[in-house]
Amino acid sequence: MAKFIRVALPVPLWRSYDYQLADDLSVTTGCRVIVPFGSRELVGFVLQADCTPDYDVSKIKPIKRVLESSCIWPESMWKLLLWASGYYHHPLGDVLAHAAPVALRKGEAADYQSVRRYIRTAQGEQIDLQQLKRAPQQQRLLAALSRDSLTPAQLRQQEYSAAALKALQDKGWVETEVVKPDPEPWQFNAGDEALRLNPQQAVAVAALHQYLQQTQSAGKVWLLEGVTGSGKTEVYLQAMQQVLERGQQVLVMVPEIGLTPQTVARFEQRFKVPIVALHSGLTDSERLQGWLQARDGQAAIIIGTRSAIFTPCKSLGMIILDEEHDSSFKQQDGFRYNARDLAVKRAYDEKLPLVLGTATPSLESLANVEAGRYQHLQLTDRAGEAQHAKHKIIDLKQQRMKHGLSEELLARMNQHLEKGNQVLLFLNRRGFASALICHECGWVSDCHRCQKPFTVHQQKNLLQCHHCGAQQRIPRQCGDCGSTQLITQGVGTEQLETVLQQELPDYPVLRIDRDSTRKKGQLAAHLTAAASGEYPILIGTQMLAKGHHFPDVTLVALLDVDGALYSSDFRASERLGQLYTQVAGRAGRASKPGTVVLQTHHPEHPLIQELVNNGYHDFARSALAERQQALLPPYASMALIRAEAMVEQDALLLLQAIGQHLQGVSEVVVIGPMPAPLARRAGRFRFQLLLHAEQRKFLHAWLQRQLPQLEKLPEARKARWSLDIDPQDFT
DNA sequence: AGCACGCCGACT
DNA sequence: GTCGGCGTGCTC
Repeated sequence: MAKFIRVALPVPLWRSYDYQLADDLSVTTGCRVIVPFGSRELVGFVLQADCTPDYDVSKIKPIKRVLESSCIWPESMWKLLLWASGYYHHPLGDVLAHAAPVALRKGEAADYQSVRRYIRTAQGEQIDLQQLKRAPQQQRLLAALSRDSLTPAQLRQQEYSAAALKALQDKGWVETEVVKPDPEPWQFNAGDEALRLNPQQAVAVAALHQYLQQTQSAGKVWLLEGVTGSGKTEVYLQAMQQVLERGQQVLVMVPEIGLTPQTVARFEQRFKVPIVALHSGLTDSERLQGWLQARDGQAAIIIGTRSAIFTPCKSLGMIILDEEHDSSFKQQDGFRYNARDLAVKRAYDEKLPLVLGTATPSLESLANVEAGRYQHLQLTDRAGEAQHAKHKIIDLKQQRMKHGLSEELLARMNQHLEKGNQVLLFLNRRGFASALICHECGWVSDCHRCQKPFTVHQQKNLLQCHHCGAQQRIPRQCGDCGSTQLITQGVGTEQLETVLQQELPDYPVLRIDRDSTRKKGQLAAHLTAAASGEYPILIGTQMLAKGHHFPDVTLVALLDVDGALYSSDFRASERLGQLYTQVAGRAGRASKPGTVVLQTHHPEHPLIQELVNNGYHDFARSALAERQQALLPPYASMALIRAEAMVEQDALLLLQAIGQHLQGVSEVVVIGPMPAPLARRAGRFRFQLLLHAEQRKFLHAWLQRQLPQLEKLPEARKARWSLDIDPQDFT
């Protein structure tokens, strides 16, 4: 009697597939199998180890291979992944494939890599070390091997000679063995001493410790709101210590830009425990090793970015998610999950404490605090003598401008520079200028694939499309009327650099943006140069706003923020508030008072006023009140369906068809179809449909019911579509 | 998503 | 005569 199993496959299809299981094989839910699928072979996950097929039994193929006997994830993680597939309405097979390390996705064994070790042979054990008096290198090596075996890496590290090894092997006293490392439990050992806490830090640590001491606990989330320099990391470290002391693991999640060797070093110095850092530089097999060490409890601390939320842990005791407002926790393509939200779910499921840390909380998290779902911990005092920065708005309507710089700003820069201090200018637009236009007829040089203006890169003499990467030489004539009167519009960092070199020739300028840091290691070199004080003037895009400290900077200016004030994206102002506050944190460290300057045409704008006069805290609460008024997230639920096709009509028709299906669902408001913010990308036409519901459950229910049907829509064959739950930005 | 099958244009 | 273009349709 043939047995059938149900398998989830890594394809964007809304169904699972049934296979025959030979009598001599057995599987359980969550283990991997290799199955034939059409003309190829895929790695799938068993959903049901025994099912009744709803498909012509004679057409059901047998599976090729079983890769393991039990689920690769602990049960709690398996359930989280099933839940995530439902919440984000993303096909389960694809969710599972994304959550597994690449090596496992490709069908490799979920096993530790064998290592070579050198050991003494039975014969070698009989040898009296005195015999090797005349070969001191061999003597030293053999003595070491009598204590413990050595790996090739250890051999090199401890400077044993390769010749000595060879000699000992030739005598038959030493041999190589290939072993899989045994899972070894670790022991807690403290490293550097903890820092003294200020009263606010002490309150935060005490609150977390108190929770950890409870014997019966449910999951709990803390929002640790701490201004830049208030010592959030020290709170993390002291809270973690108690978890590690009792032998439990800690998962630390950081934004993409935050996972640097220095971050990892800070944990290594404090705790002498095994740490796994899941960074982008790892090979597939290194990543798998780290994943296994976390799963089997051999790693005490696991540090990683977004995808680390899917790392199984044998005995997890706490999750820390740093810079919780950071948008890199949201995956922007394929399986569009939000690692912060999944961390919250995981913490509740596994009854864990979760600490969300940031200087600028997301409005979602603040709403959760207000609703009493999260506990709020605040650090408002800066450590040491550092003072809070002063703020100044420059009204651009009253100013004469020099290529994006107001005269007042130039004067202020001079004041700071004369005192030997550094000045930092933020401009979120790289290149020389944001457009090339004809002075006579108004023609704009557009990228024909994206229908967006080309960015002018004067140094390279190129026009570049920042959306698709297309480039061409800068034309000398208008593409329409042939006039040679071509002018640029919108100042970029490259132009700003040139202007400053003219206006303030005595002060060297360092520009840090994607163009100046394209090569590997260049960013690190630039950051070192910036911190050294060699360059009094620093120019940077957003990439400079996060986490880098320049002790001599006393003036920080944001040159062009007006775009965010009247953006169609309701989150633009939240991001501006976060950027402004993060940037302000760059000034006024090391006991030098700092000044933050904002250039704007709208000094009277309420959000600007709130931000500058009362700080992020009040700004965020006003913004939250506005969201509540307007019934926007987090006080409503949204989903975005995007379609793209080579033919404009195909994309539009698909979304119109989906919109038709939503007619009669009164709880869901459909906005669109409308052109996506990048209406054309890489030659494809893009449209979007925004779904809005006051309560998430209505949107969820409709999507759950309708998505499998959508796939069958005839219009869906000609256009590619994707779904984004809780979309972050609308670009 | 992939991949095969299928029916029309320029080449060893 | 074939190689190969990407439209269409299916995958247990």
